Amino acid sequence: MGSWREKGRFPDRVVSRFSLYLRYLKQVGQEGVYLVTSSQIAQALHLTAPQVRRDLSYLGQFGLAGVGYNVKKLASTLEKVLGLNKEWPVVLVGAGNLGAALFSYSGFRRRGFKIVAIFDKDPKKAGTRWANVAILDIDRLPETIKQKDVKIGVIAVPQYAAQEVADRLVGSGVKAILNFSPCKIEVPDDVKLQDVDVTTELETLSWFLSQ
Amino acid sequence: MGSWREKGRFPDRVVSRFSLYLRYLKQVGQEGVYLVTSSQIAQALHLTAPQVRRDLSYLGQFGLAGVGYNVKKLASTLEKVLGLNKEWPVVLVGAGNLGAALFSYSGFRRRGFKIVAIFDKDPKKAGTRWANVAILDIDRLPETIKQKDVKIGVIAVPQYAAQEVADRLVGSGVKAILNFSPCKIEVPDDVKLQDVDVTTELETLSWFLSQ
DNA sequence: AACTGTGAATCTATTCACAGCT
DNA sequence: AGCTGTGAATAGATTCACAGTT
Repeated sequence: MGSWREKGRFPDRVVSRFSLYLRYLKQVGQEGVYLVTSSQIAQALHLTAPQVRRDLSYLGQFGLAGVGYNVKKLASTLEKVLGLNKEWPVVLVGAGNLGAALFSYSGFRRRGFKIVAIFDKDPKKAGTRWANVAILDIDRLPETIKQKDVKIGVIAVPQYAAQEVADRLVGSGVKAILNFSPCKIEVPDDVKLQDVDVTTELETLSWFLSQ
Repeated sequence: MGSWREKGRFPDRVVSRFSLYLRYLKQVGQEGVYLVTSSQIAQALHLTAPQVRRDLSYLGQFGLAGVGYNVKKLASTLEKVLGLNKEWPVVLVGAGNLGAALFSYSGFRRRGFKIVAIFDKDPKKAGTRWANVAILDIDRLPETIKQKDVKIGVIAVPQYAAQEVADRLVGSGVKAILNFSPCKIEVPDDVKLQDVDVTTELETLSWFLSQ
């Protein structure tokens, strides 16, 4: 069991709920709320109160028995645990519609993820800019990644190009990849891969409707 | 326990793997492969062979012992189970960058999801078209949904508008929602909600890198 | 009085291991 | 000989229930 406290290694499931908790806490914090209970959090996020308490207990003893959790304190702990107390430079590969959507999504920036360069292999796009971020030819990936010490790459290219892009990202030192293309890509064990698979989500809906 | 066979109610986890299996089978099928084993599937999708067999056994007896699974037959069964043997009309709400990305994503169409109308509340967009699909004012949601018997809605609007859009979709008869906005929305129990939460995925990466 | 933190219980998912089929 | 299908075993996640704290 439990070397998670020391090593900071919680299950992925718990980590993604941490992210939801943090979002909720920031929201209510902005509304001036000082304390929240596990049941309030649970209700807002469609979870159960014991689950919220169990999750938060991974962080140590935080709550005030009989009272609840201090919103600001809990939020700042979650930020630290999630590594959001710093800015993460991110490279975005693929300057199509999806790339544009991700680039323009302000939540990215607000949470400390800063797209420092965009890559595309279309020569017509390379050399232009979105806002003040340059779109570069994919061949310039390694230098940028090394120069800006980028650890996170986002893949927003068509399926057939995804594996090659992943290889280049990994080869240049990226350690975490968010993949939007609908295929399994191979990465070494020390690289964290997160897939966003829209087709699968839709097919789950289709299955549900077919019951 | 086990009325899943009769009722077609497998766990969500299994269903989303069904979707991955189907994608894999279509791919190798196109390459002319006739038979696959559970370990081949497992390897391609980063799963284990017993898990693949267990999942597929939910569908009944399919494999040929000593040989493997018939690619075409298994694929067509999965299609039926997932409800992909028909075309699903879908409405897309939000004609911003994300909406454009989703609209232009061909995988959508290829798998039987057809966007029949796009809605936006920007009067400058309403009245125009993308390809041959009309962008309409959000007020025309109910008539379109009823007329075309739409059961699936995709929410690609900013956070602040998401709940209202969901309410309108549900109110017009939509029974399944794919939500891209980074907030929890409330829907009745008989409506299936699937969230795509990019921020949470990114924050999981950030957590991983902070270990 | 109200809520946290957590052992114990339960429920769910995955893996093992092998009988049975081709 | 090789692979499926599945009971039994294990691992993992969630919930219960309550002692302990403010």
